[in-house]
Order: sequence, then C-alpha cells, then structure tokens
Amino acid sequence: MGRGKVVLQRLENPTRRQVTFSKRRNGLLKKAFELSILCDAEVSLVIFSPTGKCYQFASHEMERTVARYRSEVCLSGPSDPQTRSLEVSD
Amino acid sequence: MGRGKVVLQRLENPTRRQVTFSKRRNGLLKKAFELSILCDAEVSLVIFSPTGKCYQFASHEMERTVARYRSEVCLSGPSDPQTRSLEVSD
DNA sequence: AACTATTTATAAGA
DNA sequence: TTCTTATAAATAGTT
Repeated sequence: MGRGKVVLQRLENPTRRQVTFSKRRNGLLKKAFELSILCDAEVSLVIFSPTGKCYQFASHEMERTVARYRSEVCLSGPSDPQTRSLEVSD
Repeated sequence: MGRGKVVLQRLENPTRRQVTFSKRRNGLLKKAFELSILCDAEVSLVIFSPTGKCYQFASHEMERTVARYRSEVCLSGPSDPQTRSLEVSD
C-alpha cells in the first residue's frame, strides 16, 4: 500500500521506523475497532512503541477479555506457520 | 476495500458477518504481526468471534505485555474521540 | 503534516 | 468455503 513493496523486516532507519509506526499503529487500531463493530467481535489490542509509549483499543473491558483469553485455547494467526494447519474456520 | 464502501455498523446478515469476520480477522492479525516486525513494537491482540472462538497474536509473551499495559497509562486510538485530543505523536 | 502513486485489503460474486 | 475480480482503503515515498 504505497510506492514500494514492503519487505518484512525491521526498518533500520530510525526516522522511517518512527513514521511507519505512527501510520500503521493508527491503521491497526482503526481496523480493530471496525472488526469489533462490523462483526460484533470482542477485541483487545495493546501496542508499545519502541520508545515505550503505550496505545490500546478494547471493545470490552480489557481485563475481561484478557481473563477470557487465559481460560481458552486460542488459535494463532496466519503469521504463525506452527499453528496454521490447526486453524478451523469460523 | 472492496466493491462497496463500508458502513460502520454491525452486519446484520449472519452469513456476511461471518465471512467478513473471517477475512478481517486474518487481515488484522497479519497487520499486527507486520507492525511488530517492521517497527520493533510490542503488540498483543486478542479476538473473540461472536461464536466465542478465540484468536490471538502476541509479539512477546502475552502476560508480559498485559502486565506492562496495567502499569502504564495508555493512549487510545483514533476511534476514540474521548481521548483523541490527548494523543501525542510518537 | 500533506500529498499521490501504488500496493494491499477486501466486498461481492462465482 | 475457496478463488477471482473490481474497487475501496491503507500507506510508502515524497514534498
């Protein structure tokens, strides 16, 4: 989504990393919000920047979602090849 | 991002909601993963589908991130008008 | 922080 | 539900 393809590796240039973090962080928070509304899902997202600043979105109370997470076996996302084969459709 | 603009409200059609959940859930997990790699960020994401199925991504150990979250004052995302004015660039 | 060229995500449809 | 396609949305590089 931009003028060049994204290579999935740490951005070494501090300025670029910072700018990219700011843009993508906002995009991620927005999409988490949209998913919760559109699909009536319970979503909890916490992000710490490399400099330690914290951002979060929680469709429900964060502690509730985290507690629920602890009590269940969760599936990992498509980024995790280890569990990809275990995924079930939902 | 598709053949029609998205109206931000709960999708009432069960089939559409389910399909959208599946697609967007994967997209969100992917982007959370990318943010953690590209920007060296600590990200924790938990998603529960309306039917109760759990999905998660954590760049670091989930409990560690959650504990860190508890100990800090976090900023909310752009979706939260209440705290938008408090946002600082990072 | 704004601006566009492009890539990427995804809404519909098959 | 998995694949395809048209289009909306996100965002990389630039100013």
